[in-house]
Amino acid sequence: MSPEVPAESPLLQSLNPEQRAAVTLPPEHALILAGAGSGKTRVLTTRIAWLLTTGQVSPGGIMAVTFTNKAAKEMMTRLGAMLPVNVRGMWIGTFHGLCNRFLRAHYKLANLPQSFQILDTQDQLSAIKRLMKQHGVDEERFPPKEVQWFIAGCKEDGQRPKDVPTRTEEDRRRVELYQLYEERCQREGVVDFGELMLRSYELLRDNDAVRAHYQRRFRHILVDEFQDTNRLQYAWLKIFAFNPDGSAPAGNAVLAVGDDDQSIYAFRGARVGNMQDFVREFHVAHQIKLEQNYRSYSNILDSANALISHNKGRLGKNLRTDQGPGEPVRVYEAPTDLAEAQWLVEEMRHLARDQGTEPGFAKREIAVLYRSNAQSRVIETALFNAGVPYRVYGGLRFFERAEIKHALAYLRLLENPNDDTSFLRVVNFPPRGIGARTIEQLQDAARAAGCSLHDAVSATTGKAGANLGAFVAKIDVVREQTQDLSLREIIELVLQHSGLVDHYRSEKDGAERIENLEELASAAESFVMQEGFGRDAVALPIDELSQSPVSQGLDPNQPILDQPAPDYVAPDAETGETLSPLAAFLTHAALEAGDNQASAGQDAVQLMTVHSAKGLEFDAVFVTGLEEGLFPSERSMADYEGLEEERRLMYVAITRARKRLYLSYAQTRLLHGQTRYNVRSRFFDELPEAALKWLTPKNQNFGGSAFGFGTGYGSTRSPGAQRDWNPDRFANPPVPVQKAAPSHGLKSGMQVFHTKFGEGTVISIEGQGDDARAQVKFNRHGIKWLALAVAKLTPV
DNA sequence: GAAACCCGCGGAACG
DNA sequence: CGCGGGTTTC
Repeated sequence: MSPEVPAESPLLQSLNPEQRAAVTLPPEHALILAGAGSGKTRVLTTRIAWLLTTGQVSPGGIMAVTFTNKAAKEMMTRLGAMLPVNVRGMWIGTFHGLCNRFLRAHYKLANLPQSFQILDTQDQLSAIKRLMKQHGVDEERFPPKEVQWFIAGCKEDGQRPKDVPTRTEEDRRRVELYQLYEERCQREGVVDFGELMLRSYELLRDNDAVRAHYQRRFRHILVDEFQDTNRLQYAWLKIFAFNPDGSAPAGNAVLAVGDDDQSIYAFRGARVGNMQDFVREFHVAHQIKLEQNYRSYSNILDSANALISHNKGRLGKNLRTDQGPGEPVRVYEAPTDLAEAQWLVEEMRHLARDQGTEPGFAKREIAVLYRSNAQSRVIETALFNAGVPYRVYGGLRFFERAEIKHALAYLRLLENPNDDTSFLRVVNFPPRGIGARTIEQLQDAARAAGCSLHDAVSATTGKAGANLGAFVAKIDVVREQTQDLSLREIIELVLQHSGLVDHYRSEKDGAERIENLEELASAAESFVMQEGFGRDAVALPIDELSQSPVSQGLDPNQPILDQPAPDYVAPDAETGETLSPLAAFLTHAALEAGDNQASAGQDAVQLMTVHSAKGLEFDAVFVTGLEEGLFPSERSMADYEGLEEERRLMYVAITRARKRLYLSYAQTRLLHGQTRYNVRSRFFDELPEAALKWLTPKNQNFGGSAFGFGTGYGSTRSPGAQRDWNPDRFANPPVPVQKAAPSHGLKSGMQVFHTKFGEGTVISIEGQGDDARAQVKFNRHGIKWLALAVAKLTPV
């Protein structure tokens, strides 16, 4: 059925022929090779809009998968601007976000508690360390980090302990740990990131009814950054299009968008080979290349094209532009890393000449890229001394900060007393007289009784036992007290009673931590608003958007999961039970750790690694430290594949620049406390001389001319590089409050009846419209949150 | 139980 | 060099 849409459809206007072809592809599996700056996101979002407006699919039939929350948000924002459609009806999110949503809805089938919590990498490592200590595993022979990497790797390959081949005794030991780790997580009701993917994959694979449902539901599946998918993610995608026996249920289409030349994450399990596999296994009939670049001048693109042509086994792609040559790519050789930084700052001050003057780039449009984080220090110092505001990407994100993790651990204990990881994190923080020995004894008792640490406390005796008893009593009391409070109030209460705030008040640099803790309460409040279950919110009038032709494809008689589901509160498919705001917020904290840039807002030069620059673009880009051993990095140079990935990384770096590109290197560099004499990167020999302009004479590059420099400057460097030039708090956008009459007719205090849970009393009501939820205290089943659009609640 | 001390190590990073 | 983690010391 070819949709009849006028060729002059506003959606298709100003698309080039390739983009247009991609947007209007027939509903079959297809691969789009999207070069850097070729309008990939635009094509993806326009494709979705096209499918919707031509009536080929309703919002509920769309699933769009990304890798980062940022990309998912951007897609939703752009789509919202393009179409009057409730984007929440679609499944747009990260792999892990969507798996989380899926597992919450089917938690019973997945054999998880509904409010299962998610371990981040830190939590995972500490759980593994604990396990190893308990089982007397030699940490010299089996470094915990390695075990963690091993377990994550197994899961990424879809392997449970029984599936892992064991050739050596060490393998056997590692698999044993993997097995123990799994059992522990299961007992505690927690999952790690890999588990989110693996568990939902297995459920889809093994449960024919569930699989059939989602295969029928998702007519169109779109995947961004396909070159970054790992084995498990590929298998997960495949299950929507094929049954395990290889048969293909009719009718759905997977659109994979990616760029093999920008594959830079092999080290974390990404498999470029998935692109070729996809073409073969999905019998892809349509492949489209987007090679028209709208970002950079041709000197920059020629450099990128020439460089990447040195890689073998590419799918093949050449960027082109209509923009003309532009300025040459400038190359600078510095005697030392310090001199490189100083030159860079000087050049930058010319570039960023105060607003209005030509060329005059805004500071935020200037980026400094480097291969490894350690390189930022010298540059930061130089910028700081020159008084140029800058912003460093990387480092701890908001929800990863120690004080925040502590607060979250208390909150998790409210939700799940058996969470031993959280228990151990805060049992003696702030210090309350519970030492290592006491904890050891407690762990022994718990192991003997086969119960959680929390439950083992009642069996302890003596002084230490009294301290422990006081700790769990406090947690239990707070849990009681918070039963009826808003999330913000819960957090404030926990901050008080845990003693965290008091503790940091007495610490010398605790002020910032206290600010962060306060920010946590605000973040929770805005989360509650955004997710649509604000405490006193009432239903909106019927949103005019929901009356648009686009969203009328929704069938009210479809099963629950075809209804719009907010991100963190997908209700249980049977009972309509949803997560408490607290459990939802904890999930949010694990899934979206927040921004990792040191500051935002004010106009500042951007400093980051090449990896984190992927997907971004700037008017002017400095790629620094282009030296053999650094970029390409020493550890990658052993094998050909490693070197090719470095080259792709360089390709990503070059293609970030719109107007001006600088490439620089230093003859000597202070690294790990010693001066190293470097040769300029081999990548210079792979660039077209015609596109380059050497600001310093191009030397023979034997690296010998460096002697005489680089002595002694280590001691004259300015200490104390400032990472927090413009300290930023966790982003906390205001949410407009709208009011109208509620439509469900329920009020606090009402007696209600639920088919599963029996009779109960309404405690509170939150949210609006389809997202409205009620907290009900059932006589026999305790307090539960129920989605009113789903739960069958009748007033008694 | 907390501060001082010492040792070893060093690639990139999303959920 | 600078950091984090573990250990010693008071």
